[in-house]
Amino acid sequence: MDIVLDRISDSRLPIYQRLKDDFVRRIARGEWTPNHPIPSETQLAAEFNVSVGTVRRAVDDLVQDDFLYRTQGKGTFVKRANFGTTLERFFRHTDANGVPLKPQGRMLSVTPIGPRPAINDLLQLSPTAPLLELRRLRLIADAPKLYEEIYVDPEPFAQLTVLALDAFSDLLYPLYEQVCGQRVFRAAETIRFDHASDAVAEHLDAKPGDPVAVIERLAIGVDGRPLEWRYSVGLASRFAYSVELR
Amino acid sequence: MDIVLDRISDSRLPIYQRLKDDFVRRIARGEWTPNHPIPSETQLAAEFNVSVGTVRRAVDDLVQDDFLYRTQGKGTFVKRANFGTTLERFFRHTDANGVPLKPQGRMLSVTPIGPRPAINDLLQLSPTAPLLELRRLRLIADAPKLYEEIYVDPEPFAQLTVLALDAFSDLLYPLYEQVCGQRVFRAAETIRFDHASDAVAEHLDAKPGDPVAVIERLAIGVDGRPLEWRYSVGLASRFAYSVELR
DNA sequence: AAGTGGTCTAGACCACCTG
DNA sequence: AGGTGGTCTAGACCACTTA
Repeated sequence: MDIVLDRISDSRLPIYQRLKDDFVRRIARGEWTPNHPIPSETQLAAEFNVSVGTVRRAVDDLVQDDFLYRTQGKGTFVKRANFGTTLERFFRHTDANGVPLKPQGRMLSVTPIGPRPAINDLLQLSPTAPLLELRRLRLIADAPKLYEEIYVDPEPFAQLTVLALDAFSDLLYPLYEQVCGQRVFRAAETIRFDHASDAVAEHLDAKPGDPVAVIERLAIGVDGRPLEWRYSVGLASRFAYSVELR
Repeated sequence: MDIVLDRISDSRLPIYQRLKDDFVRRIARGEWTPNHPIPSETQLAAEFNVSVGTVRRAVDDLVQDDFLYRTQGKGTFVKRANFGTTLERFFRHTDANGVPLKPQGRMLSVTPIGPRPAINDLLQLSPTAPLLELRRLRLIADAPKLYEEIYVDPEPFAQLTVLALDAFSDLLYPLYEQVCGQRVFRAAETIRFDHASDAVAEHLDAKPGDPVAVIERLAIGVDGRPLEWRYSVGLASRFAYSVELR
C-alpha cells in the first residue's frame, strides 16, 4: 500500500500483520521501551498511511499476545515479562500467617564451559559453541530450597563473567536486561519428578534418593530466539502447581 | 440502544459486552450447539439493530475466549472443549516407536454418598447436599496407570446411576454431554506430589509409599458453574508436564 | 452465484488522564 | 483544553465455501 510498509515486509500479507511485524521489530531493537508510551494510534496511522482502525487491529493483537498494554488516556506501552520466580510459582513457602516468603538467590559459580550437545541444540547454538554455566541456590529464610544450573550463550552474556558472585541480584532477568541488554519475553517449562542425586541432595540438605521435582525452562527473548536454558531441582514435598485448561 | 438488548442486560455496559453476554447465554441454554453455525454476522447485526462491526467485536472476543471459532466461507460455530485426557497430558506412555498409546477407562463403582464438606464447597453445593461418587481406573494396554475418584451433583447426573459399569465410555465428558446434557467448558487443575496409600498402591500395582503425582481437577460448565471435582493419582516416575509462561 | 467471514476505510462521539 | 485510548457506525472490497 505504501512505500514505508513496502520497504519492510511482504506485501502479500495483510496490512495489520505487517504492522505487527514492524512493531515487534521495534520492541526487539529497543526503539520502543517499557518506560515511554509508543506513538499514538493516530500518529502511527499517519506514519504508515493507513487508517486508525488498521493500526488498532495490529495493536489489539499485540496486546493480546502480551507485547503491549493500553491505558486509557495515557497511551500504549511495551509490557515487561512478569512471571514470578520458579520458587514462587511451583513451591509453597509461606510464613505462619500464610503470607508468601520472599526468596533470595545465592550464586555459587559462573564458569565458561565447553559445548553440551543437548543444551547447544536447545539454545540454537552451533554444536561446538562454548557455553556459560551459572550454578545457583535459591533460599527461603536462609534455608536452601531450589538448586539451579543455568546455561547461556557466552557472547551476549559476557558481562556476567566480570561480576563478583555476591553482586548477582536475587532475580536474574532484570540483571540480564540491565547488564547484558537481553530481555526475556516468555518461557516454556517442563515439570517432572525424580530422585535427588548425591550432589543435589547435599545442596538441598536432603538425603540422596529423596523425591524431587525437576523444572526445565527455556527462556525466549523478544525476537523469539532462546536466551537461556535452566534446570531447577527442589524437594517434591513442597511442590504444587495449578493450571487452567480450555 | 434497542428494545431487544434493553430487555436482556444492563444498558450501562458497552453494546459488544451485552452481545457477548447474550451469546454465552444462548450457548449455555443449548440454543446454539456445536453442530450448526450460529447466525451470520449480518443477521445478528439486523436482529439487534447494531452495526456489523459491533457484532464482530463481540464474536472476536468469544473466539478469543474459546467459546466460538470461525471458518471463512462456512460460518461461526460453538467450540467443544477439547483438552486431552489427564493421562495423555501429564503422563508419557508411548509404544516402541514413540507413538502415544490410547488409554482405556474402567469404571469401578458409581455410588450415591453423603456430603463431603470440602468437595461440596468446591462444587458450590449446600454443605448438606449428597454427592455422586465415581471410582475409575485408567489403563494403557490393560495395565492400570491412573486411579480416579470423581464427584458430581447427583441431580443433573442422575442418569449415570442407571448405567451399567461397562457401559461407560473411555471418555467421560462426551458421556456427560450426551447422557446428562452437561457440557464441560474448561477446567482448573492442581498438581502435587505424594506417596501412594495402601488402597492407591493396590489399584496401581505399586508398593504403598511409592512416589505418586496427584492431580485435582475442577471442571466448569459453559455457564461458569462447577460441574465435577476429580482426584487422580498416578506413579510419579511416569509424570511429565509442560507449560508456556508469559 | 450467493453467502460467509476477513480486511480496511473514514469518519463520529465518549471516557479518561495530564497540564 | 487537548491528547490518549474505547466504542460504534456504515459502508467497501476480498477470499473462501457451497451449491
